[in-house]
Amino acid sequence: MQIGEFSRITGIGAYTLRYYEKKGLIRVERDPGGRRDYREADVEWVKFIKRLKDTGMLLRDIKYYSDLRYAGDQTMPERMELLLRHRSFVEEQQRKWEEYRKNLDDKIEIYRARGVSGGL
Amino acid sequence: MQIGEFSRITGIGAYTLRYYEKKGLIRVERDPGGRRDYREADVEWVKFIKRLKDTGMLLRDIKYYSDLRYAGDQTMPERMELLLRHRSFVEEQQRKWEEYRKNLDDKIEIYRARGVSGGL
DNA sequence: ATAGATCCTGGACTATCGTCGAAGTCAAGC
DNA sequence: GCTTGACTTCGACGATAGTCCAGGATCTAT
Repeated sequence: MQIGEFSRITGIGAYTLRYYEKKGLIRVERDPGGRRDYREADVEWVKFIKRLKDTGMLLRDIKYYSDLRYAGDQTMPERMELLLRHRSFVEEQQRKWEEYRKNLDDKIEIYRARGVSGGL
Repeated sequence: MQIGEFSRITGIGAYTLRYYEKKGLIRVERDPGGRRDYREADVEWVKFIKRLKDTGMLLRDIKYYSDLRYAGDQTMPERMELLLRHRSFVEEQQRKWEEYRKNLDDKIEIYRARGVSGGL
């Protein structure tokens, strides 16, 4: 499928998709007319990229994962390791957000109770 | 206190502190020699700024909060509203990270079980 | 065959958040 | 009085991640 349709399906802009390809995150074949020809399987892949990005992974690190993936099955252990490391990162983020929520709740409670600026 | 000490105490670089002032997030008096003269109370304030930033708030939005704060106590309701809105945002982030962690666990499980790339 | 939509590439531009350098000022110790 | 170190401003530079445009090619429908 062409970039327009692929963009609609994945919710990622065409400009961004070309940018991702330029960065090496996605590899796309061309049709005889020289246009990008995305496969069905690419949909899940870029959605995965999107999730990695949404959880704070830099494009440079996503590219590293991508390179492993395109290199074939023998890179599985490395990819697994990467995912596990990323999970640790995600868990750390969860702890961080929980702490911030508590902190914020404290501030809100101060506002509510005193009704005056408490150095905020 | 001067910018160097303030920077050490808050853990925010002097370049960044000047940048924040330029952006309107912090207001700092000058001593007779024209140097920035931070107060004790500013420490808590910039640490709060830091937390807001760490939780994804844009400097532009932090500036808005800052403007309200410097405007005085009559802006309390607006500030309260802002904090509540930010808490909603934080809770949304928590849901996002939780969902993402689950998703990642699924992928990891696929890797572990099949030992083969499952479209990742 | 031609109009209109879609696509191509390369490079320029934007936003966000810093980070740094140059040239000059100021204060404290010797 | 002079050196040294920390400070001042202003503007340039850099990383990250897009976003867009110009000019040209190609595809689809009439």
